[in-house]
Amino acid sequence: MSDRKKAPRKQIRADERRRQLLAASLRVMKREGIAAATTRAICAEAGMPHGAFHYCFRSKRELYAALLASDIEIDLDAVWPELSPEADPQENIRKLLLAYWSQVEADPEAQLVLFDLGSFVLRDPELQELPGQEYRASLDRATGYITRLGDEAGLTYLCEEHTLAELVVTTLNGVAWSWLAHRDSAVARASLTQFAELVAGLTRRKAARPV
Amino acid sequence: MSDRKKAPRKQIRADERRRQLLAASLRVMKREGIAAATTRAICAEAGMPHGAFHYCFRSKRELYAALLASDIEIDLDAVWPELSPEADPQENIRKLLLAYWSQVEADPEAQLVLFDLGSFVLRDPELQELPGQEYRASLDRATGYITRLGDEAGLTYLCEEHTLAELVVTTLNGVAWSWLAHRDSAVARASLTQFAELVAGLTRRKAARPV
DNA sequence: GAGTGCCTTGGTCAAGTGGCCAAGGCGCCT
DNA sequence: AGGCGCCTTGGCCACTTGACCAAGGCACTC
Repeated sequence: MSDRKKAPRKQIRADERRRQLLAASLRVMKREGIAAATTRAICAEAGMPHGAFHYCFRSKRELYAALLASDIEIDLDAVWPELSPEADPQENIRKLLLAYWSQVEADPEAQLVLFDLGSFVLRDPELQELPGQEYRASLDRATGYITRLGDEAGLTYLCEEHTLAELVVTTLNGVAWSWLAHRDSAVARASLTQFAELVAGLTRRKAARPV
Repeated sequence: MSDRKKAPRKQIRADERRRQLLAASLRVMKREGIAAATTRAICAEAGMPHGAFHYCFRSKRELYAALLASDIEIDLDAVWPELSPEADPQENIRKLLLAYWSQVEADPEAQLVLFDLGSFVLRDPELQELPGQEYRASLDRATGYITRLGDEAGLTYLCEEHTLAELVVTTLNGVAWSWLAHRDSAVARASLTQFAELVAGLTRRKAARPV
């Protein structure tokens, strides 16, 4: 609304603080868990006085909601060039999964916070639907990736892309959870490789290329 | 030690109370989440005065540990008679997975508590290894099931049973987590069915039966 | 330069939290 | 019967938590 005025610095300040508090809370949660992310700890992390919190957020629950809404996407853009229709389908799928995985592995605490936050929010009547929305979002993203994989690697699928996406999202979450428990990267990667093999069984190459 | 005396009622009382408190804490956690399971809430649920808590447990952390140690097994005994070597391998696998799943679905809060508790405990330096142990335990159980499935349904596996077990445990956890988010049983069952098809691709029938 | 409205702050509050303890009670053994 | 030792209890403590608020300050507009 009032953004149309010349220099909305004031408003920006408030939004900026919200952003800072969100980032700070994420940092605290990654480091010490969701339970340690008290309003005070968050403000301290952000270098603000305690009073600032309830000026930016009506309540702590509002922060939780904002935090889950600004979900952490994982970016796979870098991996596409590595895929090619000549390669083994399983190899292409594996590359894609492991590209995702290396990002998970690089920031384990982020995953932990996601589980933490998810299971916490599932208990709150007003925020219950958020994980569902987040799930649907990652499902859409996964479906997109699967379609693109079909193009880039020259594959068709023997089942609905949607079904496949569900299985992939689910499996990736499962592997992440297991890995958080055992912390054995080799095991996680082996599971993903095995899964890639299984998924490859659901694919066929598109029309044979004339050589 | 003194259990060898005639009637160890006293000691039993103490252990009994521990058991009661554990059960009560699980009930509270299922109903209202781990955060709501305060020492007082637990004692109230168990119908005990607050002081009883710290007589039975040195600290709250000790209760967490005991709770995760007494992990909730899922019993699949009922399903074995339904499997047969004549049936389609995929059908047998599917039956087994769905038998597990129906138990998960019957008690969603238990799963939620498991995630809750797991991600909480992963943050505690002294309890960190517990989820890993729990994971290994369910892995062993799964491996046992897979071996038995091989026998009962007359299957051999194209990959190591261990690897397969990892994938199964991981996938089941993943499906549970996804389902907790979206709460669509049909989707969960579809994922499991799809997964069963994939796993079936990794199996072969044992020596052909003479008909 | 005064005024207006957003921003900023430290202090305060009531409600809870985990943990502790001293007093008492009950049952068992001698 | 008497005494000993394990239970049991309610109350207490220091501390933390989320939330609120009144006082002040800054920047921008007229």
